[in-house]
Amino acid sequence: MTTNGTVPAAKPAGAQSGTASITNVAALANVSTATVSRVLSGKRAKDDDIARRVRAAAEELNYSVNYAASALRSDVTNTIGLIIPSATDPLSAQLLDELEPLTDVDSQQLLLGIGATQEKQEERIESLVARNVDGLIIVTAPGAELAATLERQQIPIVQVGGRQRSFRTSMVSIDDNAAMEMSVRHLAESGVRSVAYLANRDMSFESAELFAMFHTQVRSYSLHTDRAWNQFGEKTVQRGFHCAMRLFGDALDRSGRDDLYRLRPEALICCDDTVAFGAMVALDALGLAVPGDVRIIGYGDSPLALTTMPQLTSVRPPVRQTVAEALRLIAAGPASPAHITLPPQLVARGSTGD
Amino acid sequence: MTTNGTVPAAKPAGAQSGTASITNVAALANVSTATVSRVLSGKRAKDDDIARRVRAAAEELNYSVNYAASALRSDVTNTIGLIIPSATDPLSAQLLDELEPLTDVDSQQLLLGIGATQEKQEERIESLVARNVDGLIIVTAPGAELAATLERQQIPIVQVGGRQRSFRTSMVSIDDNAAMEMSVRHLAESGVRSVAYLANRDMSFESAELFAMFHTQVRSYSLHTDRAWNQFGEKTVQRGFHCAMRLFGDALDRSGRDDLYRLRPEALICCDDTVAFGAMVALDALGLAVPGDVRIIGYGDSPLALTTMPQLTSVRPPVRQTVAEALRLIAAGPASPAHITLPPQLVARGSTGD
DNA sequence: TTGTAGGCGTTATCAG
DNA sequence: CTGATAACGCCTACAA
Repeated sequence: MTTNGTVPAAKPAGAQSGTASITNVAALANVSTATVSRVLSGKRAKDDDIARRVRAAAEELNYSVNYAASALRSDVTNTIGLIIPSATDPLSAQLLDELEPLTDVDSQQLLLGIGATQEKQEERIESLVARNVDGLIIVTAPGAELAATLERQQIPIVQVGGRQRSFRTSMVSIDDNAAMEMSVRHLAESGVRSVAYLANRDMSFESAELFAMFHTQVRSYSLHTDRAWNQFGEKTVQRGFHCAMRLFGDALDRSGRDDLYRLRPEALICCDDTVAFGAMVALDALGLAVPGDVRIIGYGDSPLALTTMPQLTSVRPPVRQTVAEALRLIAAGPASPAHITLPPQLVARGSTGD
Repeated sequence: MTTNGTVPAAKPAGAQSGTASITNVAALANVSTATVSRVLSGKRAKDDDIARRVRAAAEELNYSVNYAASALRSDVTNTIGLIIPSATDPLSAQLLDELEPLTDVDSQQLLLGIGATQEKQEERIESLVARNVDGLIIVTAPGAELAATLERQQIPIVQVGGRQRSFRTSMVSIDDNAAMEMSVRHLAESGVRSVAYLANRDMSFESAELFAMFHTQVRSYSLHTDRAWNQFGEKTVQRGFHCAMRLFGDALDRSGRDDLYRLRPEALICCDDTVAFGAMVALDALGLAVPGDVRIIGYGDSPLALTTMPQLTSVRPPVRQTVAEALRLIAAGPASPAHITLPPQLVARGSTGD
């Protein structure tokens, strides 16, 4: 036996406190370092006296594994990389808030990379891969095309949102076409005859596709719309205000006409809650009632949606499920990529009826 | 010489590609691993043929250091931990967006922890310290008291915002008292006679202090205010709307009185741009003009401030300087803590004049 | 300035 | 199941 028969209160060798290593724990528990490693990492079936002794010793010495050493030996770093275009992007922020607690229960850590352009995102991918992250979640920047960079990597990668262009990596996306279908149907069922769409201009193919989907759905529900009503633009309050002013600014003059619904929309679908909010402010200023004169649907189900009067009907992205699926796909490893599409949820509130 | 006279195209030993190690580079450059380490880490003065050969070899093999091994040997992980209450907190998000590019140029990585309560924040601190981060930046959650936890750590820690309660750690804070002074002075100089303050209720000592500071400044500029006008509340659009409705709801009845400025404030200072925005919407609905009847100042200089009409005067927190100082203090090490207070900037726009 | 050699803390391997 | 041992890749004290 190399360990002494008595069990001395083994002190850490290092000068600074708080640096107990596996050797100290092993000495205190009177077992080998290998056993300590096995017990603490759960690779040992029995929960006998030895296991208890090891845990007690680790506890007493306030031991925690050295992740660097562990990573060096086992090629597992217990880290997950997340790349987002910007922390001020609402969806990215929501994902962060949902993701962090989940990684924590796995005693994993989140390495963050921010890149708003394709080039920056590629840089961040390279640098996180160089850190040996166990997996990578990427919220693609609008218009970024990362397929080539992603294909090259050996680790599980999950792309969130954006368009799938690689069959070697996984993707979890939000079914915005379904959201559009829900929105138009919801409006049609509430008796609306015409509708306008304030779309998002972010240069992406998805936006264009969604714009087409809007028209498809409008036709399928026999609603009216007008080329001049539907425009691409920013996701800002101001933009919503201006658009509503343009659409309804001279509406009062024409009241009484029975084809009024063809002159101005009876409902607005907005690409973002902020746009919807701006539109509601404008309508209020014009003396038009929501939902009486105009019904409104936003997107994102941001906190803003609860603060308008009436409260805003909005499309809620499935953030929690997205995060859960992403982590599941990473745990599954790089060999089993999958493409998952999750439906959002239409949260009906006062702005589309009562 | 142990290396062969010829220079073979040394291949990585591992089966998978992309795993070249320092040994491979050394072999290809025909030098020792020690020299490679010194050249690539910049601990070697000359830039001679050897240095070039090493760099060329590293390039050719697509070599990048194994951070785990490097950390194990040298106790430097090239990682910085950041703890924030929530990614949806505007200040935290702005800090993230500013911080990430700066850590990147240092080839450092950001480890993120999210915790909205004192308990969660302490958990995250422990877990990031266990990861051997080189430094820790903490955006304190409202009301959290981390002094005891922070004192215990051996690494450089910078607290952002909040109240300093430890002389062993650094702090970078925003001088909100100065912001209040600027705001009141700005209003006084524009001829306002009375002012109300829509304060933030977050249970923190700072909010209470700021509330007192408001009254101090109001007195010092001989302005009028009223106990009933100034209340604590949420940072939401709705709250601003309600407060303004309450303050100005029956204002029209009293117009014409020459002591009107004592019955309702001629200016509003808001704890947040969203509150200011809500107030502007309410004022618009009430037929009161901004800045003609009421002048308004927000806080945060969020994108929202540019989308109101007129644009919103707001206090801009010194995010960039905060991040720069935090990184500087971390680089300086744990032995030289400092307390730094940075002044915000009052961005004057239409809501307080022209 | 360069190379040699040892060790950082952990886990995988292998023999008992 | 346990313990002894080697190896992960890198950095650095030391010797040349």
